Amino acid sequence: MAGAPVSATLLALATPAAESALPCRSDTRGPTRDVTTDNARLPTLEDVARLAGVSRATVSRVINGIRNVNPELHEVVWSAVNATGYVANRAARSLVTRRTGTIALVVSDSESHDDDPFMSRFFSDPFFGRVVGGLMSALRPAGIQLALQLVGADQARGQLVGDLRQGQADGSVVLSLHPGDTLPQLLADAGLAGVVIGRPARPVPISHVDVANDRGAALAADHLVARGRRRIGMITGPIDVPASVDRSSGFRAAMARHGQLFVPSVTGNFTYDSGDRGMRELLAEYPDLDGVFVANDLMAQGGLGALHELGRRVPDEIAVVGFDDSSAALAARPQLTTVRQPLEDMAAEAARMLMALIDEPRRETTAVVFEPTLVVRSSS
Amino acid sequence: MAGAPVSATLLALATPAAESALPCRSDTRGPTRDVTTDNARLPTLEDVARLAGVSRATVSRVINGIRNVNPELHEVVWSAVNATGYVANRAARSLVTRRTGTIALVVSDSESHDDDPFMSRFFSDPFFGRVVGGLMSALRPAGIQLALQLVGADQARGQLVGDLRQGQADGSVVLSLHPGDTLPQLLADAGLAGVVIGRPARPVPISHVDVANDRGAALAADHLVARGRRRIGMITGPIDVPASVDRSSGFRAAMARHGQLFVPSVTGNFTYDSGDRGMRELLAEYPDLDGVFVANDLMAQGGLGALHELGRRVPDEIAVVGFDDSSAALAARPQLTTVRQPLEDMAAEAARMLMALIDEPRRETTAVVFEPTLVVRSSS
DNA sequence: AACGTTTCGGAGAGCGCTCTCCAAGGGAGT
DNA sequence: ACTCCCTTGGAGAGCGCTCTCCGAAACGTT
Repeated sequence: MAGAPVSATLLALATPAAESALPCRSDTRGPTRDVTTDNARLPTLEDVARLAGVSRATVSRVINGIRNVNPELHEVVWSAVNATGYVANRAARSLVTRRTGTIALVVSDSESHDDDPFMSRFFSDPFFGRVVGGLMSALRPAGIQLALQLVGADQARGQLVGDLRQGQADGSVVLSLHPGDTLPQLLADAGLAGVVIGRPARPVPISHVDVANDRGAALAADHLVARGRRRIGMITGPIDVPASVDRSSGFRAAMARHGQLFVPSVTGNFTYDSGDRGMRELLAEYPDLDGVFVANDLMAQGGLGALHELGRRVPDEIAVVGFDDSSAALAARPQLTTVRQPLEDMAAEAARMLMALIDEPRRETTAVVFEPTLVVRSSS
Repeated sequence: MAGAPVSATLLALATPAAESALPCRSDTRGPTRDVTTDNARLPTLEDVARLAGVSRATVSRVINGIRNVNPELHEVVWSAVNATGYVANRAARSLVTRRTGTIALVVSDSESHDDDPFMSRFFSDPFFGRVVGGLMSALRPAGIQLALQLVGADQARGQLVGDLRQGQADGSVVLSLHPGDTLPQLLADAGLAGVVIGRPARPVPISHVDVANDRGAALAADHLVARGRRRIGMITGPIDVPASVDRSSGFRAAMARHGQLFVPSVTGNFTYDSGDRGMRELLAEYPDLDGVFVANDLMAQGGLGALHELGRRVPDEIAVVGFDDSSAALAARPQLTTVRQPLEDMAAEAARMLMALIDEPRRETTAVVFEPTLVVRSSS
């Protein structure tokens, strides 16, 4: 039951060559479609009502679970529904209810243009999948669909807001890839139901879920100290990213509590390379460090690579703690001790908050902050 | 510009503790919503028509780009649209057109139950994200939404088919996590438009895209031989997975062409552990191997771990080639030479095929097979 | 027994859009 | 000059559903 290999079920080898597609076989036996399917009008409420010998309204009541329906009729109606194989037409229903039963997952990337490959890099990061999984876990029981929306250029944002208002979705969960994204503000201004994952850089009157980045960093600090490390440094993330700022300040504060008032640090940009570079810089200036907190796993992995090449043994000579518990943490050698944020839970909570907001639009905006946990592996 | 750190923008530390959420602050300033938004009915076709001084029908024609409209009116109508900020109501439109403008990405997992954590494992694999990214790249230009559907238990399958028929989506792209999944057959029987990613285990009259697993494996074989390896073994995947079978047979065939008729091999199950184990078994029986093809990256990563512990130097003493080019390939030390399948392209093609199928339902089912490529890294 | 109250089910009016049908107008053909 | 055809735009009928309004029936009250 170790990490199962879902991807492998279907795969093969990569292709820079864009259009290497070659139609191959075409198994066709007879007409592709079942004739009955194409023509036969799907059963409507009317059909069910006729079969059950009641009116449309009654059937509607039964289906929507509204009281005031005689139990016997209830029975009759349901058996008619089953007999006809009736499924409510979503479009017709939402035309009148003004609800779509859909929420949008909006991935907003203000810096990239519409067809930027950046998006694909984002999608291949487990982060995205974990969020989707968390959302689905909350949405599915409620019978709500999840629709994906990508917005890149600013021009697309206005359109998105328009689409959102006009029945594309009842609300949206926003995933901003960059600090200072304008979308949360736009949604707030338009009065649309929305929940942001991750605290917006600037305060925006919109609900969000987040993780306590500062406390997560403190966890890392406590751990390093508990491991007996006394000369501890840090590689931070970009200074304009809220999460990054919180991690740095949380770490420094925790170290101060442990009596280390100065934390040698360098600034990275969350990439593997910047972690590699950052670690080398840090050690060049402070060669006797015996512990390093790195603000995300990818940089930590890079740092680990640098340490390996520098001949420093991890964790014996120097301990490393990352942040995120991404796949990079497992991929790193040695495997990375890291701070994990409960992304699935956060996403699920975001979905629940959004549903509540949709049901009761005047609800106050709220923020829910989750507690991170420390995952101890071999790097510390 | 190296692999950017999307996930890190928002993250912190993990939580086995389920309900660790704690409401924190609630920035509310005044009523949450803009009053104008709540009450003001959104502009309808009627409103636009009145403003433009024409009939609804004319506005509809203009918006849907139907000819037979006087260019001047065209102008007038568009400016009225802009003035009102009109956006067509999706529900109303699809009620009459019988098109939703949505396609479903159906993730089908016949072995798991509805709330199985397996799903979350799947979502955190880059495989999922790559498919989504590929789909979006084709869907977005066409203005088509992507909705996510998960189906686990069989019971849910019937319902899915019902929902799909009744306007949940115009068609679906199916991602089956297990061989022999019944869903493709169900869709075919129901005459629903669908495209499967990955060849179904049993032939089903439904279109699909796939990668040439056999040729991918051959690429690996050719590469190992070209690297001067002469005693080459293999760790295969499960024998009931089509992709796995194709990889094995493709590899054996290619090796035969190179004069090595017997390929020592052990069977794994695509997990890290089974790769570790498989490598040990393989070397126990054939200690002098100088090259190994492993049917997926995760197993290859496990195998690399085993080699490290066994003190075999990679690639000097023994070369390793994986399959998938997943994140595991980059994570492995040394980084893994692997066969990459063009997942994004495949998904995009699946989307295009599906759109064509939706436009012309009687179209024959087709299969498109993509060529894999070899990504050479340090393990060979 | 007459009235008030409550429960239940039907009738029917839309929701906002598309699209067929039709009328009006303009150009060409004879 | 008259007829015919083609282009253009309006009128209006639904698409399938929900939900308000209303009447009928069933019950309880004085």
